[in-house]
Amino acid sequence: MTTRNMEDYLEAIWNLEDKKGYVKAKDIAEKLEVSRPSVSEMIKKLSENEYIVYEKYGGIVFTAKGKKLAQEIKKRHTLLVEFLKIIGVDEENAQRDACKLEHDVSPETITCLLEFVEFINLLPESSKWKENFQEYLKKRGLLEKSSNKNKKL
Amino acid sequence: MTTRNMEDYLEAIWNLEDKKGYVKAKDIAEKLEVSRPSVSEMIKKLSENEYIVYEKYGGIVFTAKGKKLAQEIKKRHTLLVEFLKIIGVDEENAQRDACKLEHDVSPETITCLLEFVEFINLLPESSKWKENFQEYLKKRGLLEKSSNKNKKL
DNA sequence: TAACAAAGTTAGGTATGCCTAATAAAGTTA
DNA sequence: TAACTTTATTAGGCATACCTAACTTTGTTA
Repeated sequence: MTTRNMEDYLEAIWNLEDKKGYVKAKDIAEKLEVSRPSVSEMIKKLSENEYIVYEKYGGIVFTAKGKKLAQEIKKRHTLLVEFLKIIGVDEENAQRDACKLEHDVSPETITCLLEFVEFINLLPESSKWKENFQEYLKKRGLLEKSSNKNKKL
Repeated sequence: MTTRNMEDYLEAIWNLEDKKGYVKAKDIAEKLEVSRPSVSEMIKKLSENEYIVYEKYGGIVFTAKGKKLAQEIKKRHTLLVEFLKIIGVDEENAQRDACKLEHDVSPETITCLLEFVEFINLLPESSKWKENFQEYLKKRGLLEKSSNKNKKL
C-alpha cells in the first residue's frame, strides 16, 4: 500500500526530475520542507517498495511502477487544479488544495471531474456558461457587500 | 490545532448525537471502525482540548467550541456531497469521498464550491445545464463502449 | 444482592513520519 | 593530495494513532 506521504515524495521527485533533470535528496527536503534525514528515510522506503531505484549516496531513478504512479498522481493534481480554477479558486490556492486533495479523490470522482472539466471546456462556443457564472459571482459579491449574511465556512 | 483525526471523531460524535440523542464510546468505535481503547484515547484528547466535556464512564457533551467545529465539518461534508452528486458521483462514493476531502478543502475553495452549487441550483428553470451535462455523459458513455481509450486514472 | 454481561480504561506495544545531533561519504579547491 | 564544504546517513527521540490483553466500572437480572 502507498501512503499519502509516499505519494507526496513521489510527486516531488517527479517534479524535480521534470524541472532539473536529476534529483537530489537535498532538493526534495527543500521542496517538501522536511529535514534531510526524513528524506533519507523515505527514499529507503520507496526503494524497498520498488517505486525507485537508489543506491547510497547515488541518484534516484523511477522504476516502471514508480513512474506510473508518479504520473497518475501528477495527472490527478493537474485535473484538480484545472477544476478548481473553473469554479473560481485562484492559482495559488488551487495548487495548494490540489496537493492535499489529490491523495483522497476516488477513481470514480476523478472520472466525473474529468468529464465535468471536458464538458465545460467543450462548451465555450455555443454556451455562455462561464460568462453566466462569472456574472453570477460578481452579482453575488455585490449583494454580499450590502447584506452581510451567509459568509460562513 | 485540530488534526484530521480529531475532526473525524467530532463528526462521528455529532452524527450519533443527531441520530440517537446520546453518544456512547462503543458506538463511536463501531462507526469509525476502530477499537474502544482508541476511542477512549481520543475522547481524552478532545476533552483536554475542550471540544467536549467528559467524565470517566459518563456521557459526552459538546462545548460551544466543539459544537461550532463539528457543525462546520458537517457543513463542509454536506456541501461536498452535494457538489459530487452534481458532477455525477453516486451517493455512496460521494459520501466516502466527502469524508476524506472535508479535512483538506481550504475555506476559499469551500466558498467557491458553495457558489458553484448555488449557481447550478438557481439555474434549472432558465437553463438546461443539467440536462446537457447528463446528455453529454450519456454520449460519452456510448463513445467509450465502442472505442475503449482514455479510460485511465 | 451476588453473579454475569457489557462498556470503558489502562498498560504495553506497533507503525508512520517527523526531528536534532553526530558521523560518514563525496565533491571541490588550494 | 590534504583540508574544507556539501550532502547524505545513522542513532536516538518525539507525537499521533492504532492495536490486543488485562482490568475496572457499571448495569442487569436471577
